[in-house]
Amino acid sequence: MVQKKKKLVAVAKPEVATEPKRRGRPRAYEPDVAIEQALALFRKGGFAATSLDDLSEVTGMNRPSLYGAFGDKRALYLKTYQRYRDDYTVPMVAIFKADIDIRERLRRFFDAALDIYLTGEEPRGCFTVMTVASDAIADPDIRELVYRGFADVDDAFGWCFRTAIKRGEMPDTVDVAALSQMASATLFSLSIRARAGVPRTELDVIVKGAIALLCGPAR
Amino acid sequence: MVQKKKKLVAVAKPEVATEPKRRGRPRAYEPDVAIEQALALFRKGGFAATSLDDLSEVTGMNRPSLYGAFGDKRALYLKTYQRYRDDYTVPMVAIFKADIDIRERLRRFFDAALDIYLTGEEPRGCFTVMTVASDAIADPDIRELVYRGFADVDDAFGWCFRTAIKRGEMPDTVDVAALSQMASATLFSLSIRARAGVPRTELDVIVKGAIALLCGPAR
DNA sequence: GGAATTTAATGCGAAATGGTACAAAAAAAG
DNA sequence: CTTTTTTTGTACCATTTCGCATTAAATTCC
Repeated sequence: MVQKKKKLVAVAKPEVATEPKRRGRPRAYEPDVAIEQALALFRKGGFAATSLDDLSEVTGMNRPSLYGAFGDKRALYLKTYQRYRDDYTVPMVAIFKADIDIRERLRRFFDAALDIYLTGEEPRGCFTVMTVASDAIADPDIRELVYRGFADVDDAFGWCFRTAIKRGEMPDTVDVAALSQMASATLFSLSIRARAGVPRTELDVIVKGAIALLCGPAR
Repeated sequence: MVQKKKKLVAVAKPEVATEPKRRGRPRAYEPDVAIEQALALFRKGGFAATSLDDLSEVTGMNRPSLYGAFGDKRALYLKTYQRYRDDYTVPMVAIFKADIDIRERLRRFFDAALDIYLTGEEPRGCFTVMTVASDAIADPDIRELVYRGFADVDDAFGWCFRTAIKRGEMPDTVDVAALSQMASATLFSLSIRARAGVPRTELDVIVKGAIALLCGPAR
């Protein structure tokens, strides 16, 4: 079984001369970059269909190096999951903090989501949703992670609608929980449709209709 | 590599004495039952994580028999997909044909969906949604299948809302397309949350809120 | 009874998979 | 220069995976 040839892709950064030099042969990769590359792969094929050879190839790291740096395949998957949340989910939710009205908030949020879901050669959708489909049943830890992920999304939308009520953008008679859950449902739907090949133009129409429905008649 | 011991689970039916007897050793399985068993497995783990040994075990068929009866693993997967649509999706949509009002229609539909998604030891969610996650990117044929599947769901909801308008249950000013897409989004969301371990009580609450939002103020 | 037919059962091959052991390479430290 | 440390690179292991070939078993037909 032949290990793949090294590819200087996840290239190590120049040493910053503020700490004692680290002994030993220098790393030929940058862990952060490697995780990002692994994430890209896992987003495409999921856990089971992505092999260590695939990961080795995309990162330019040999398999022993992958193990040394990240642990086993599952551990690497969990790291990529956390990276996805840090790099994509958290910045998305931060969009809500802008001082704009509810419709613009939602519009920007869903736009950002679509940018993420549709970036790359293939539309990959939301990694959290894909993870539920592939690993939630077999792995209770992962199920717990995604369960939490979905609850966080509901909460973010909840905050958003409560803020809209406070700012007088929505009547205080609305059911915030129901709206939040429907907004999350819209997000999941965009993810799934994107991955199923629905074009951006149609997804934009869905966003528009959802915002109209969620926010009610313009005030 | 040891082939698993046979298990008389997918048992052949008694021959109906209306045609010439078929030569050869009798089958020890019933193809329809085997497909159903395979479906159950694929619903749990998806394509890549379900091996032929797994399928062999659950159906009681040796691997050559699986190949002989259904073709390769992917062909079997496609057959199980079709079976899911025939056995679950089509009967669900048939619920809409009952002569009841829109709210009751949606309530029964989502209830039926939850029954399907939550039946079994583990909540498996909707097979179409799970299939998008696992195989849509690598396999254009499967992507086309699920794309169509989602369009069909949108259409069924569309029919439902147009019927409600005709029967005076909803105003004719509503955006039917947006409502349909939101209703589909609700369905996908239920599937994903079910698989993530959200309990039925919470899912029922989501259904209730969704129906209220989709149907607007009671008329 | 033997031949023909169909299916089950067993074994195998080639490749893939996740993971590890060990030697070689590349650096710092003394 | 040697020793220590860290990483790369190669090879290997044990198992699994998918698919197939062949033999044995079970039936019908003549």
